Amino acid sequence: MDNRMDGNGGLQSARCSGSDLLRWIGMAHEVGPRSDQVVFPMRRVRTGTLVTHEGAPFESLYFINAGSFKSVHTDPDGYELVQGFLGRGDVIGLDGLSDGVYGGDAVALEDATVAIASFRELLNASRQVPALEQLIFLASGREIRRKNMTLEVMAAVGAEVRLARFLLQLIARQAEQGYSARRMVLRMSRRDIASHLGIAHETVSRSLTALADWGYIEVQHREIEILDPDGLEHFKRVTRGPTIKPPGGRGGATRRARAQEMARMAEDGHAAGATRF
Amino acid sequence: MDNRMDGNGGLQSARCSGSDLLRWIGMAHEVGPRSDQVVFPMRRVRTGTLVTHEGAPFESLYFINAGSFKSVHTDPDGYELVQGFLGRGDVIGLDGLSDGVYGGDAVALEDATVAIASFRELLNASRQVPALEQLIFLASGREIRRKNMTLEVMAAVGAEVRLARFLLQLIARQAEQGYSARRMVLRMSRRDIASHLGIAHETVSRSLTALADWGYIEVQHREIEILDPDGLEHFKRVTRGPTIKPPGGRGGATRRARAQEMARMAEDGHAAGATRF
DNA sequence: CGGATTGTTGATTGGAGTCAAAACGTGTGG
DNA sequence: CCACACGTTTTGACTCCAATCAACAATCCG
Repeated sequence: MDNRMDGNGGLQSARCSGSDLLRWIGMAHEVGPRSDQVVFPMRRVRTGTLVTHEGAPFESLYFINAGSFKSVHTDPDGYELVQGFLGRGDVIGLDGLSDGVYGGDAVALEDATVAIASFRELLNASRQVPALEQLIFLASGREIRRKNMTLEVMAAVGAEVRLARFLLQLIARQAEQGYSARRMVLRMSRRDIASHLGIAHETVSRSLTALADWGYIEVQHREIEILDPDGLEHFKRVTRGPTIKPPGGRGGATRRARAQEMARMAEDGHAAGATRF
Repeated sequence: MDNRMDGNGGLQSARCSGSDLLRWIGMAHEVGPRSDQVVFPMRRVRTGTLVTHEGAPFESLYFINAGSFKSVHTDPDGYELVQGFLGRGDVIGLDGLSDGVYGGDAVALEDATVAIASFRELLNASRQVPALEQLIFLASGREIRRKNMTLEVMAAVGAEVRLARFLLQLIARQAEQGYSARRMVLRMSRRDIASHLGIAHETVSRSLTALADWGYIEVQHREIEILDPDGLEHFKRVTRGPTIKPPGGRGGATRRARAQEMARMAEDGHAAGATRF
């Protein structure tokens, strides 16, 4: 029922069904005639436009059909923090469930399309279509899980490791949607990434070239190609001292030393991480 | 109906009502005769015991009545990350809503009491008592909001600022529950705090003494007293360069310089932050 | 074509990670 | 109760990574 591209000459109906929402989020198995009957208005969002405004009263959830967003929190002093990046299948506005106010601005990073689901109406509809209730629970759980993954990223010492984890998360999400697991386009600026990772934007730039120099990735502007997925996957695990001591225990290597070591391995024919443990 | 202490000689009934859950989480206004009829088993949890196990199938949500917990994620290499700390009114296990598996171990930091709510039964009950559905939404939203606050903490440059933000968050939550807004007892170890904040545990120790030296707090073992709430509130805003440039613009002061400046002010009679801006 | 934003690179220095060791607290068992 | 082991916390010394300041290139946009 997603008749956004119904081929009738650009007349976009700007509506979608509950079934579409279920499909976008990965609950296609719950689609049925009941969920087909529930309709939601859709909205095209142009780059830079805000879908939710921080502090505005929570009314609706926005289901992303296409495009991507960043969620930005601005504290009272004007400092900005990028709370996360959202794409197809993600839901905007869930933090409003807590106190009835959106917790950040959702800014479109590219032209996008979202379905607008009034929370009240969504709840009403869920009495007829229980899957819609599950939809909210699933989305909430994912949001929490996603935040925890972000914590893992920021917990990493070493900017290169943080960036490696970030890139692997992005590409994994993209791969889940059926796109390439090797090539990607960064929709956000270096500065946005820096804010999200808690590092300086110069460091993002330097770390990208470092990962490229070590042979893990190739960088051109905002296009990234993963050259050595296994090596990068291995490299992202470089952290500070293990809480559970390794049995063999030559734990003396610093993260930098390990990074350089891995870089050397990578130069010797992209073998880094190819070794199974 | 929370008859944990029903005064009949220590016989604890180990049960509570849906109304209790609503009260703990701050939805007392939704309490009614319907929610009284819904009952949940309760469980005492001793220090160090796990309530949820990472990777175990999601079945229940655990509502904390008393005590506190840490949520710990262990990655495949054995590195541990403290995802958060939970106390009265918080809900354990919400991340299981995403993929049906708990995302971390919930470890009791002290003897605690929780209500066990089978998610399936909770949903069934919510058909009779809609407030129970709201309960889950509210808890989810709060969890997301809480994670975003943790991101703010970790985004701070400077270990002392991170710690200041962390302490202010803890004390704010405690004050919400009606306890002191000045004195608190840290239930978790320095190492746990370090893991949560993404810094070395030695740095936690040093930063605590630094905040104490500057007159913001007093530290004795795990007991903390906020000596200068306004000063600490002001100090926590010390961040890196503003994204929105200040009009007067003497933006050259480094965070360390500002920290030392505030320390001097504090020494001159705890005046730091007392000035209104 | 300017102007602004974005991205890259360099030099410098402070801050925090790391290693080390000791003081302190806690719990256990004799 | 003491002795002992173990974990926690603190403090010190050193090194090095990343924030910062600065300059410049590249790109985007009106």
